[in-house]
Amino acid sequence: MTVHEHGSCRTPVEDLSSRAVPEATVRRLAVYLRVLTSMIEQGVTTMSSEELAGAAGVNSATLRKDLSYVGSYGTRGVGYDTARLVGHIERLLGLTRHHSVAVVGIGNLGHALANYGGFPDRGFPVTALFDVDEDLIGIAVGGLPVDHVESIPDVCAERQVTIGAICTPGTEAQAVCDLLVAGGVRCILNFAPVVLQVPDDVEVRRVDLAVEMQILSFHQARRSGADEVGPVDGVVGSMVVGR
Amino acid sequence: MTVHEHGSCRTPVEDLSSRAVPEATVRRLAVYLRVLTSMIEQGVTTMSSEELAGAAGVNSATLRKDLSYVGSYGTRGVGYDTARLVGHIERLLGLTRHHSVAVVGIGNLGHALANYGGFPDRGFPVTALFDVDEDLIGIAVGGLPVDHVESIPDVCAERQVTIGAICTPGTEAQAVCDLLVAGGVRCILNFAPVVLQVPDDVEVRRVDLAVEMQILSFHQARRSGADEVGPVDGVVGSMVVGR
DNA sequence: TGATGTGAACTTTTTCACAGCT
DNA sequence: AGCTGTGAAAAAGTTCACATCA
Repeated sequence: MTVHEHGSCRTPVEDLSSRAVPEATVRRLAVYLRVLTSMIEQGVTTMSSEELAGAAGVNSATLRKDLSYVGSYGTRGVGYDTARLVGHIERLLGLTRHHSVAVVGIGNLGHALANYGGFPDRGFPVTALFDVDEDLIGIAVGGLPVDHVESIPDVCAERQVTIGAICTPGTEAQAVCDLLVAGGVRCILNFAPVVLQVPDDVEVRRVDLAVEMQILSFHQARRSGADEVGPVDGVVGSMVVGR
Repeated sequence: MTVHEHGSCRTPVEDLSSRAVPEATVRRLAVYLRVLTSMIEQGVTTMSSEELAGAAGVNSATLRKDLSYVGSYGTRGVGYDTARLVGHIERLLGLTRHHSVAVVGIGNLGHALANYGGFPDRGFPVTALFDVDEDLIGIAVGGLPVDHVESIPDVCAERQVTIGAICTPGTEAQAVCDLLVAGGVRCILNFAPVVLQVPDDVEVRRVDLAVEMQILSFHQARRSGADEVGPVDGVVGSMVVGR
């Protein structure tokens, strides 16, 4: 059992056919995919690195280096064929495989995820819902019945769930995570405010709105000039924010 | 107008009273805060860097260096006073200021956020809701009435909104963002799948579930051994996943 | 003795700048 | 002429290892 979140798969991901792809590059590739598919819808068939980088909000040299991990599929003097590039990025991200998502914890957020049905951007169908609340069991949310948390291992194994989204309170998250892992789930999207302990072969990504807000708060404070006058030493009025 | 997302505030954030705090450190400080407040609830009054780092899922040297930006508030041979540290991290993150959140787009996700009321972890009260749907205007969600998107600038200015959460479809996001900026909002949490263009003094953080899933997909593909046999050159069967 | 705080080494990521195709 | 692909330089972030102090 090791703590294993985000880019914690330390060694740059090695591959047999292509070069190792840096963690930071993987994230951006997903963003390029977004931009590209949206441009294709608008009928754009070719884009230069400068254009694509601008639309994705990154430096064009970074973009070109990122794409070099995918392979050299651009045309000098012209740019990239949008459709072709999409195909190659999808292949590199493993999007040609089948994914199937289980949502655990059908509260506010769980409900929202279940109702997306085909998840933000298709390719990640939600195929199982779980909760502990007896009143919810059997009820259909987004067209799918809610099962009891206890049945996670069986149902996940049976429905070949590859991704588990944990939307429970923090107190339940670790137990739920263990059940998902027992059901063969190796990818976890954790919305609960805790750091999960998982075996080395399980990848966890945490999405924490409070953390995002606090980062925004920090930048706002810096912008509007530090109001705190020098280092404060006594006990602060300490409004405890976290929870 | 510049593209300006996430850590795009390039220069390490400078401050007058303390050292510049690296972007990566800010994110982790928010996580430490999480762990610390939860430990305090359990009655823990002192923690060593090793303990806190373990709970937060980082290397203990990283943790100590992070805390050194906050100031030297540990005791050698003993560790950190949890309550004291919380106070100092909160101050550094600007959490002693008032924040007020506006949620735009009361769909699945917007609903979820509105119902959190005090947002995941208190300190970020939701004080305004907006949508375009006439059927929603005036309806109370989570105890707060929904206003029309058009009134964003006025209402935000009036209620001193500091953070705007954009939960609209991608097509509306940029327009909504412009309205928020017009209303004086300088921090934006963007859940829409687009890269927003904002003035330099506005900080945008994007939360994109599809991107997180695709990163998980990538790691899963790498783990279960690349199935693609060598570099494919011809046009791929290209099942377009993104959208 | 035991844990902090930090300079120095190392790793990863970003950016520059330009050779090399089309 | 224009834009890609990449080696080399710069910057940012992480980890080590140890002096330092309670």
